[in-house]
Amino acid sequence: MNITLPDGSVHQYDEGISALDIAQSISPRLKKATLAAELDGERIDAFAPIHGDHQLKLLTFADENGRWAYRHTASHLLAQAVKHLYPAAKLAIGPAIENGFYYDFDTTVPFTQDDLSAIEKEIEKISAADLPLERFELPRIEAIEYMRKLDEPYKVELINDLPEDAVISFYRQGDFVDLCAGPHVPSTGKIKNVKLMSIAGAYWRGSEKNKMLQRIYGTAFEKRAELDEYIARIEEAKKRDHNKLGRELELFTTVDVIGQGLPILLPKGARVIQLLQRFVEDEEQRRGYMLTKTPFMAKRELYKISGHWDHYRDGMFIMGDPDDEQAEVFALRPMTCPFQFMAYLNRSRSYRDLPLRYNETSTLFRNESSGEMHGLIRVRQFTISEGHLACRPDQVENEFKGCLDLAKFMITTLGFENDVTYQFSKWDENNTDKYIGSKENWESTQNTMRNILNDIGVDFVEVDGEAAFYGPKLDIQIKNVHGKEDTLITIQIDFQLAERFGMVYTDSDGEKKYPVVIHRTSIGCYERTLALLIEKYAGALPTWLAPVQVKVLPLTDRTADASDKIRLELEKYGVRAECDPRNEKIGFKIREAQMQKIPYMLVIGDKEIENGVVAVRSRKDGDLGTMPLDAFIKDLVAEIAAKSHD
RNA sequence: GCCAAUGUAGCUCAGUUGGUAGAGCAGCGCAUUCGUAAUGCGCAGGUCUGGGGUUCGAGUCCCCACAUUGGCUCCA
Repeated sequence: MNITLPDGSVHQYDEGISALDIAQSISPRLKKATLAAELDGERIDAFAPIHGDHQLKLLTFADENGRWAYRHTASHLLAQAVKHLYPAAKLAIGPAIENGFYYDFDTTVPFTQDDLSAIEKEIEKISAADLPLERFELPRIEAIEYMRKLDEPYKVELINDLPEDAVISFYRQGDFVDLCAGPHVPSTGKIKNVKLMSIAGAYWRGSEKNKMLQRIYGTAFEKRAELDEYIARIEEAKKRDHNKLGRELELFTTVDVIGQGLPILLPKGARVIQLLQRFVEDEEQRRGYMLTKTPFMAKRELYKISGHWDHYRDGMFIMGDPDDEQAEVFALRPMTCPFQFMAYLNRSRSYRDLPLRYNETSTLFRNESSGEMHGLIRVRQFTISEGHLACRPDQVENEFKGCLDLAKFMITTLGFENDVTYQFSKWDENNTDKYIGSKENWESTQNTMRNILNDIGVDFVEVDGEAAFYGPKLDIQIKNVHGKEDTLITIQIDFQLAERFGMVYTDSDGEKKYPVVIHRTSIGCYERTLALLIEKYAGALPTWLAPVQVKVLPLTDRTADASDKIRLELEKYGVRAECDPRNEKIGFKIREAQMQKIPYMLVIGDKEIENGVVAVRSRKDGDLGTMPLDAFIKDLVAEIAAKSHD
């Protein structure tokens, strides 16, 4: 048989030999490194016999799919170890994931941290035993019978749900067998440096209606050093956690009697958000937006029109008895759309009025589930750079592009351009109850959006079931220090709510028509944006956003008055400056300013006064030497105006 | 909402098998007037998250609530 390798070279081999044998023929070292293989692009076991002519790629730990096989096998070692230590545990599923793997178990008693150490030891034993993995297939009936005998009800359910024509394969390693599509590495001895990271509850098949299982997360690396580095990186990332830094830097706090998801923005945090809001509102004004200020609450009738009463009631804070049809029931707003629609409805609109762009720095209230709250990233009251555009169908494309351009401008200004991903969030056609409107309507709107995205050349992924109830979204996603992804910015196309609200415009032909509505944010939610800025810059916010930009540090009491004058001079130029006149050593004052991540410190001693200069220290580069105050101010003002970040 | 962990001074933490709370930093006072990441001494500071219970006695044990954290589900 002829095997073509990725470099294009063709080699002849005997029928039925495996990818491992082929690797061996190239070098013993390659055989050792080979974890799995791709045969004509299909992932296979490296130990599987090959017949006929094919393209072959050997997968090592350097390949994403190689790592996948490695960690998937590690999850089988985990399952085997758990079965050894807790024979009554039932197996659910155990896939490889980004940076690791997990396995779900049904156990009578939850795992503890101590259990994890014991399981890790057992995994090491299984690795040391170097058990070969073998694959075998069974017909459906026998496969079910086999798993019944092993008393694995979750596996039986999985097999039952496999498609008619599915190949049902199993992998055996020693005394352990698991239902699995593979591929796997040749033997358990390959799997080293396994670290069990955490225990979590997880619903069977991801549905809260099902039983909650015990999930063990782990990771595995080929080399010890890689594992150590990965763990060190996680520890390093945790130090950037906004929830820790944001509290230490006195940007925000929480109070238990106020309640979950209701953070207090302290003066420094409020200052940063104020700066962001001014920046956003000014930029939006420049781009033709008109600012509205609409109420924080409305009667339920408004939400009945919008559909929120039917589709989002659980997420709203409602004042009054929602079941009493006679009563006047109010609800805090969970979004701004219907309010800005009322602004549109203020008078009749002509096609000449469109596009109409409304923006609002809008505070919203959402009754998120109690387990969802997370620092400033997921809260129950937040303020968002909201906006709604009403446009004619022929304007949708341009307006959408304008929204994306604004979003990208914000992302770039904040320095997030390499941290975001674009997600095209579509409806779930198998669960239409969650949405309003017809299938045709959804299909055509989604096609419109997809065409625009393709036309712009955005690199996006499509995800089903993530749309708003009224239309598809472009979500700009970002990950926090724990790797959890959230939406930073969203742009949505809505062909439905205008009709519900009776929003029309008179077209050039005299006909009344419904405008297309674009729902969008430009910088997203301010609290969340602040959180991500803290994490991105480890608390050292870019100078233009720093709550305090310059700390003036008199060396002795003799220079305290002069230092305060310098502070006043800085403030004349709009610089946020503070003076630290305390009778402390200069090293101590510097240490404090440094820990507060203040961009610049000016050390003022007798020498500086005498020479008419300031001694500049930057939080990043340390002592910068002396310069005239006006020169420092000039550079600083330029840096702030440029909104530079590094 | 579900599975778990955690909750002691403003912050970071210690507190043995239940016997009535301790350190460092921060704060305040005094001394020191100092040259680029912590000057010294002293003082003050706690209903041990809240509420029940067990006990002669609870920060320690049990129950409930609240909050914080990691996941799951959810996320207009």
